[in-house]
Amino acid sequence: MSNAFKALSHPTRREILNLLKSGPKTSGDLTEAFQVSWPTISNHLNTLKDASLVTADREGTSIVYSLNASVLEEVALGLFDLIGHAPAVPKKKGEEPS
Amino acid sequence: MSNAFKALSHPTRREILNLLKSGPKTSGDLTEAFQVSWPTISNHLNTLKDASLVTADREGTSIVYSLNASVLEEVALGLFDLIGHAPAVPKKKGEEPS
DNA sequence: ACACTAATTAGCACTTTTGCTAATTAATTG
DNA sequence: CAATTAATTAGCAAAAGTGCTAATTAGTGT
Repeated sequence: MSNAFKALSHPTRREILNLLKSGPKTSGDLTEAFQVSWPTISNHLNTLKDASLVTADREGTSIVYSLNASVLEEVALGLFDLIGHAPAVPKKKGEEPS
Repeated sequence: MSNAFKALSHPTRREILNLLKSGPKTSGDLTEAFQVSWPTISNHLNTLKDASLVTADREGTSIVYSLNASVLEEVALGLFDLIGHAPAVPKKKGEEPS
């Protein structure tokens, strides 16, 4: 669903996605990276989950959150569709143009 | 600026961008496509302009709004960066994969 | 069953966003 | 310069979003 954009509209949520890029994490792990309370992070994670941008899996006593790459890709492709063309085909990492 | 995401978070604003895809339009033109008042559209256009997603140019008695492709591309690339890879490299137009 | 750890849900205050009507600005034309 | 057309800005009410503390759920081990 396209409330993915709404989910992406908050800096903290984008940063959460960025942190999940390096691997799945619990809400406790993530809370340490921010200056807000645990319930607030939990709430953001819920928003991200509703937008299918992350998945949640219980693992024993913890709940582990992971990035849902396919939906992010979908959203990004939607933006490219908006401008009617594919991106300038990046290579591998950070090769910035002169 | 990354409040582009905030600007993209409203359905009407995304639809405005979609309409601008087929060419520049005035706020009057755009208002006809929606069930909201002209000032409301004007307000949305202002949000899009603040986020640099559109440009506004006065043309005589009218003000013409156009898509700012480069910023949209930037945002889309940012999303791809989040998932760590480039898109599946589309060709030219609508060649959907089998 | 009880305690402990991990995390969510509930309820509330505060801020931001949205969309309306009314008023205003700006360019054009008689 | 008054009238007309195009559009914005102002001001307000209603709705949604944010983030807190307190309370609750859920698993694990004793």
